[in-house]
Amino acid sequence: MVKKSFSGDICSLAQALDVIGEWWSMLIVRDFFLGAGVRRFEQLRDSLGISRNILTERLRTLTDAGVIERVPVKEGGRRQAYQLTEKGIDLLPTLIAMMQWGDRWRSDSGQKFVSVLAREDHQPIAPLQAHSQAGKPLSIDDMCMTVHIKGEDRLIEEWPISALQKAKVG
Amino acid sequence: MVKKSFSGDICSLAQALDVIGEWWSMLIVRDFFLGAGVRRFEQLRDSLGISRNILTERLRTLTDAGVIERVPVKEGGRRQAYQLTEKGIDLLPTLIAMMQWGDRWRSDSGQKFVSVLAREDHQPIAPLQAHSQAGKPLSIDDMCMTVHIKGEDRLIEEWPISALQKAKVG
DNA sequence: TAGCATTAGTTTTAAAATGCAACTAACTTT
DNA sequence: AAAGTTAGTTGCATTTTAAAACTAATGCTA
Repeated sequence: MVKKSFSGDICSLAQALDVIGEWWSMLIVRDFFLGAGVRRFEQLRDSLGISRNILTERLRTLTDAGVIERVPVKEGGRRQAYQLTEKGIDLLPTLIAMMQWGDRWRSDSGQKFVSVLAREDHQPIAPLQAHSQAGKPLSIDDMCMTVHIKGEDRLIEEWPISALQKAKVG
Repeated sequence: MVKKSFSGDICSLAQALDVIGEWWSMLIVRDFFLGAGVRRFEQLRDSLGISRNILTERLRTLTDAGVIERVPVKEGGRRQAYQLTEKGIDLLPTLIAMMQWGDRWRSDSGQKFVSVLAREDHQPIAPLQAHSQAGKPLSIDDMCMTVHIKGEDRLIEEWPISALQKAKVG
């Protein structure tokens, strides 16, 4: 069964998931952040415990989508390694958001943790918080989800995100 | 072939992906944010275009993991609907991060967009930005990825995230 | 340079996941 | 009560997945 593509969906989330939404893809992307930035095929395979054919396929998808690129292992060499592109590095907020969600709701009793620290004080960074363009922190009450037409000011539909909490109380 | 579980992985990203990493799961979660908060089975199926057996399975996983819960459609009624839990609402930063990544690198020429707006000025919220616990905005140069033991200050390993960009230039 | 070791895939196979469509019991509406 | 709707359940064919073996290409060393 060919998995249904989300590319026809109006939401950018769906576009994103078409690239990074397959089993293993985000973990592969994470591995590039855990290291010097350049990873070889067998390094990825070792650290992830993924089958070679699946890793080959996922790397191709990520390369075709411009998230990673191939670079020679050595100047003039033929062996290739992979590294994140700017588009791939741009996934850092997604990675952080998911890690913070996982940290907060984690049920395992593991001993080892992966974290993002601020270099100046070596403390974990704060939970990601939405801000307005003017820099004001936004809570759930301050935001709404909308559907609109590109280039037009008129909104087709709009939902306060706070309604989620009211539905719970009611 | 049973998909390999990531639950043994040390990273919270993997824990998160075990819950929300299956094809369709994040889109289902998104659908709760696009509406009044309570969704019924057929509403989800209609808007997503997903098969009933797959939707049933995904809803079970998300319910078992505590991301959504079942509520009666009407007081005293038997029909059930679903709504996000607090744990589910906590996925908002993840949703926003992925939408913003998708928006920035979007290649389709679709006309309809889903966005998160600040209610005070009806402008799109700013791109998510990491901050230190003191509230200072952090760039890639200001952060590092680390592996450490729970409860200990000693770091096992540490990588500057900026190394990713240096690897590109070099 | 030759020989050996390593690497990055490729292929085969069996089990599981997926999507489509039909079915059905339970629930709701008229 | 009858009719319509709903939330699954089931059967089936195709695709995906993971494990393991294979192989050509590359790199290293004597």
